[in-house]
Amino acid sequence: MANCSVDYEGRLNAHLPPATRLIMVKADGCVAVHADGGAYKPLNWMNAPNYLEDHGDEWVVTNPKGERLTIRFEEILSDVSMEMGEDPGLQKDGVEAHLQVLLADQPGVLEDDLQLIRREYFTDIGPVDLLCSDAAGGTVAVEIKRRGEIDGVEQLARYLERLNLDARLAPVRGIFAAQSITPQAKVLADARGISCVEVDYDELRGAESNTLKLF
Amino acid sequence: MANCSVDYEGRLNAHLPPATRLIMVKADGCVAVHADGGAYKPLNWMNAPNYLEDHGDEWVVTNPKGERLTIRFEEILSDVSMEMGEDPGLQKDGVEAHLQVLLADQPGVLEDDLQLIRREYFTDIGPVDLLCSDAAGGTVAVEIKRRGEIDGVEQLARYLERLNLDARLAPVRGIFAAQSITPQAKVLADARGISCVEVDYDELRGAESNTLKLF
DNA sequence: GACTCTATCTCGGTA
DNA sequence: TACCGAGGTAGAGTC
Repeated sequence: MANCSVDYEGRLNAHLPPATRLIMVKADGCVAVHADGGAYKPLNWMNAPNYLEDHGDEWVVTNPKGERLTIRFEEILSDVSMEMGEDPGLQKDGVEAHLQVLLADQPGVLEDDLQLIRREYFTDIGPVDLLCSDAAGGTVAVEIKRRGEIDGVEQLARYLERLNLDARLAPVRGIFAAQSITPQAKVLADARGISCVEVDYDELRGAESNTLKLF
Repeated sequence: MANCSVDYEGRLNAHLPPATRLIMVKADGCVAVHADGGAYKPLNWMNAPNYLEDHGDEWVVTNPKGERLTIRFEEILSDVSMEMGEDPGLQKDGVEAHLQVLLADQPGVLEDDLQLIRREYFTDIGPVDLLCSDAAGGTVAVEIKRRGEIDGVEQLARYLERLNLDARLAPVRGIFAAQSITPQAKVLADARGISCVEVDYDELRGAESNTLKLF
């Protein structure tokens, strides 16, 4: 912790007047300058890889992209250093990727007799989460979100527009699947002829483990 | 700094096995758990406002949204506290707003004989960055981004749809300007009849200062 | 307070 | 490595 002023020149220019701040240097060399507030984001930082020149009362941190962070120290208030070792890392559960895996295994949850053709089916404007075929042999594009908002409907509409240009697939209809869908998104989906399905993550996971137990 | 394990339950679930980490509590009450690497983002955190229950070897931090962060301490390795006071704040220069100012002054960079009608032209779904008229007297809406991605194209398409409802302006076409534009965004822009222009910030700024020197 | 949009976004995945 | 999309996005500005 120190009284310091900071300048950053790189993707933009930024200046911090002198004040008391916490400066954190991690094992990978990244540097962060924190104020005593404003959530977890530092005021200024320089990610690894970088090179730190220590001129005593001034640090100059540069990186290969030509960005530069300059910290001028006026007074050091506290200086603590510690060896921490590798971190085993964060285990996440319940993000969009998870939902996609579960639905790819159980497309029938979205609609009776829906069959998976492909996960992450690529178009030239991005990947469709699930491409399926329905009971009548028609093609169905599924967009999966954790939270279903208007952007997601737009995204699916774009894919449908694109897929319907492909004579081998057309006509393709859409299903918008999410743990919750906003009323606005439902209205837009309806206007675009897209069906909405709200799925329960815990139920899906439960069904999944039952399947695993059964076979 | 402490050996600790952490659990977060909220928008998703996340678990951190026991390891040595730095825990930062700021004056506003926000809590961040940092590993010794991985840029500035903490492994886990809880923003203000929140409520911290200190049970000695366990902290439980909850917020009004019903999210919960639990830190179990196995061993405290270092404990430093300091009063830091208000921070005067960061001064920035060179973000999208800047690019908009530069292009408003030099719309000719985007297309020959393009003339500015208005910056931040308001529609009922949001402001169009630049509204211009072209050599033929037609109206052109310009959307400016630092990085041109598919969302920006959609944004411009929405504005165009809106502007074309106005008989005094229609027909209006679009130009999507950014320092770099992704291939997907280009494909979509093309499909929507929107032209793409990649602009160089430094060149613009250079041209600007030359103009200032000349006149 | 809700909505919109930017960001030195960060981070993970993949071609 | 570069590019692309998700995020517990966060944060700022506006209505």
